[in-house]
Amino acid sequence: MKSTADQPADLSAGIADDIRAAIVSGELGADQRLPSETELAEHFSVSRPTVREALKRLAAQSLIRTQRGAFGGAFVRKLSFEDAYETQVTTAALLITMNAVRFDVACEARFALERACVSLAAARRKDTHLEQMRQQIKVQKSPDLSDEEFCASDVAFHRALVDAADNPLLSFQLAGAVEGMQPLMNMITFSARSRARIIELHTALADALEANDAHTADTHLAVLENYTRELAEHVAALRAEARANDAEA
Amino acid sequence: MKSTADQPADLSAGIADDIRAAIVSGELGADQRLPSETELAEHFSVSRPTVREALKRLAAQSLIRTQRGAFGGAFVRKLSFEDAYETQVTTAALLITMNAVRFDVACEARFALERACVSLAAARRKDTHLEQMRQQIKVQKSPDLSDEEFCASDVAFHRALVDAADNPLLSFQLAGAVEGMQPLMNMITFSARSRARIIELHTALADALEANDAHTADTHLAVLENYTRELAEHVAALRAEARANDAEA
DNA sequence: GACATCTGAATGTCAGACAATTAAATGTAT
DNA sequence: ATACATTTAATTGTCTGACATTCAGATGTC
Repeated sequence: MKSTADQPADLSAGIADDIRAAIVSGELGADQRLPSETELAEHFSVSRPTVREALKRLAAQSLIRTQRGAFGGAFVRKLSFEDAYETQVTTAALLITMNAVRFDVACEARFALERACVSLAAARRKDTHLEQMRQQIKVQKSPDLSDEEFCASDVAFHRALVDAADNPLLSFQLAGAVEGMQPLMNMITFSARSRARIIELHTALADALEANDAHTADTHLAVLENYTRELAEHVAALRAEARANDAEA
Repeated sequence: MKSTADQPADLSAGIADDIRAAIVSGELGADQRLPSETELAEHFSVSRPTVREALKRLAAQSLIRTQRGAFGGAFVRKLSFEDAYETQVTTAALLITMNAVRFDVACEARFALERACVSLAAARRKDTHLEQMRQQIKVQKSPDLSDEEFCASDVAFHRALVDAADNPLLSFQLAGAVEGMQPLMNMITFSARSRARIIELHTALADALEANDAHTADTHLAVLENYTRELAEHVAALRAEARANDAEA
């Protein structure tokens, strides 16, 4: 944790960078305690509020956790997969909305990644994953389900599929692709017929995984991808037509 | 931006959550200016330092940017893919090191995702991507290259492959898988023979992409994955042997 | 009209204080 | 001696008030 200020836009940013570098490099290991705020302030020759701002930056990235009281302080936090999921999902969602990523681009990415999991999932799926998928299919059959609820269940289904690959890194990466896309998916309105079609494909997918049949599962995923894109195009066309009518009137 | 404190561990955390929610929900759009720190302090009934800590948290997540001077302030920041790459890479690297993710798990995730790109890459690769890959292959042939440099070039090669899929969301996701794994890859020592083998496979990959041959490219990627894992196992075995000898002596 | 200057609003930083919390040390009673 | 209550000290959390710095726009001058 050297105090070599790089190009200090803010003092607090520079200090945060220094400490972050120390953590990333392993100089500060998990659960290790940082010096107290006053000591850090002296070390970096700044005031305590400035140090605190730096620490808050690190806390926002889940790099440290703080604890009050005697023998409290800031501790290097062991980054958990759960924490990483969350930021991954919000980051992906923000990327999609703020950069106006087109539906088909997001869809392509999502299914490409999901298909990357499917052969592993077919080999390793446990009963819990299958149960989770069947359970979500049952939910999706409820006739009085709102579009958003249907979507949420869809995400849960695919999440179970991804988790079945039994690779936490894959699950982490896919969280962004699948859950982060939910805002886009929510724009689709699911008719009774399209829901039936999706449920059909979900069931076929679950069956294929149960039979450890990677190839069939992959095929169904491909079909589901195409169908999802068709639905989105259909919605987009309807919207465009409505706009045209508005402009006329 | 309501001031409904949820379970406020810290005031600054609660305020940051409120503002973040307003941004994520779209209530605050890109480049929109937030109220001044003093106004926020009044609104949330806290002091300015507390508001500042909240803003620094958001700044750390690249959700806002601040500007000094008249008509300055905090502005909602349009999250760029470039910004997202960086955090994605460091997050993935931290996840891997702090959770002691095994090499083969990381390797499996990385190649699974990369293979998800390869068919798209074969269809869409531009000359610039091929040039980038050939260039890196040339670098990898330099005999006086350190292992780390070889690794970095390897990452650049695969990065070009991923970018060839021409889907920014995929590139974003893959950044974590490929670049975040670099610390693990750096543990491998590449003999002249293994380098030659890797370069051979890289060349075959580039050739396949040039010929728009997705299937062949996928095959070579699979071979590369197995070879990489063999190398890692070899290194692990050597290390274990060395440890055993140390214990004897 | 072009250029220099002033002004005000905003963030960045600082100093010092007090409140709240908490683990450990200390004391006390059984 | 053990169990429990109390004190203590360290540390983060928060507040107040001040000053420094930056910078767009208004003002003034030529």
